[in-house]
Amino acid sequence: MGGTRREIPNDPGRKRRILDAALDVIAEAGVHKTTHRRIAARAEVPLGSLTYYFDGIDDLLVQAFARLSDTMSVHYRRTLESAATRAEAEDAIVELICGPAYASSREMTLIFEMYGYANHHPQVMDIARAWLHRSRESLSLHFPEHVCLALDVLIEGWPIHRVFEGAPLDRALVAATVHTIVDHLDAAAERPGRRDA
Amino acid sequence: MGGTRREIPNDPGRKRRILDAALDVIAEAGVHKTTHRRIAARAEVPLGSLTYYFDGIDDLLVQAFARLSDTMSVHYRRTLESAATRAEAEDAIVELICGPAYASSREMTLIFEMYGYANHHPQVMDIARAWLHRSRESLSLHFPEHVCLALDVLIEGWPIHRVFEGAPLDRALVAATVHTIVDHLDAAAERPGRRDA
DNA sequence: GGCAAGTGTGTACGGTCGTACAGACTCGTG
DNA sequence: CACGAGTCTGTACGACCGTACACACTTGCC
Repeated sequence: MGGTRREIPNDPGRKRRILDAALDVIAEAGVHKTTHRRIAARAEVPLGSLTYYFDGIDDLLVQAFARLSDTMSVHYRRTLESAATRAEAEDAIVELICGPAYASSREMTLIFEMYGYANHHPQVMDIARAWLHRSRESLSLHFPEHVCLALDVLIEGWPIHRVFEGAPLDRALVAATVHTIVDHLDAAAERPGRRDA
Repeated sequence: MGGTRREIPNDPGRKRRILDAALDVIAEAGVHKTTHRRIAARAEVPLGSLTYYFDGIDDLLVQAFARLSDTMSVHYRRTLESAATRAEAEDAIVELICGPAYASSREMTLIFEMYGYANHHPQVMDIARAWLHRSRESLSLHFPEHVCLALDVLIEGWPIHRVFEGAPLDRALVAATVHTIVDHLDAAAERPGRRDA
């Protein structure tokens, strides 16, 4: 329909496959060794495809990180949405921190790469910012704003230890910390500035 | 003295200056754009110097990150050592999280780059591991082990938000969170596993 | 001064990178 | 079927990279 003929791609899923391949390469070799040729080989597409679908390597990286951010946000959101009570929400958070779903070795590596790259690329900075913002939104389904902030810090920070310690996290300690913040930070904030010396 | 003649470098501070220049380049351009030539230009030394002092670019990066880790560890340690009481230690932690000293934009960028690079390079992984370990040791001057772990997570995680939000942190909230963990996590851990459903 | 051993460097080479682009291919339309 | 707009790709080029290395320089010892 319409007057002139339009885009009839031979391989509609191609672009997405290239993005996934890019994330694979980034996870395995790091941004500093991510090249057109490596991505093309991994995605099993010709080199020319990459310059056809993307305006250079920066554009490709930006879209790859955007895809990563979306995927993670959805998982994050779903995990928190599936919790009905506050106690379940706490369990969900512990799962996000310790469990292999989010914060798997691959995801953590990619997040580090994204954070690192973001500091040198405004568009990726925006993507990272949006990712943090959406995380907090998901948390706010269950907790007041300041508690969300503190919990989000735990969710960002604790997996870092997991990556570098190499050992699985102490679930009981994570759970206790989450619970402590949920229970007492809430109360403490109602009397702002108060601190028993 | 001794039999044969020995190393008499013309410029003893050269190696350190190269390392500092490398960190500057990494902070400004990221590891993925850090090259021998850029570092040499920044340090104002000839290109050949870099291959003379270092066994390739990887070796240079490893030593640069080692230097970064040392510098930060010392600062971290001194900050915690200068606290006499627990309350002062809490303030010191808030300062580490919010203050511009540690967690300045430059330092955070470098840390991100280090974490990212560590995932693809065992030697840097060891350096990062050691850095986290020493952080926790410094914290243990004032707090029991499990509290140190939770506090360290805050110190790692909160500056991330600072970088991406762009705005300064809510000091009162940071202080309240630190205080909450110090006060209540300690007590909670004495009854391990306990959680009021 | 002559010598040898170690310090430091300018240049050049092979390799890889990002990207441009001529042209092969596909397919709706007239 | 002819055609042309649009989709895709193999190849090639200039730029830049890491690194090697021949060579100049410095300095203690005779």
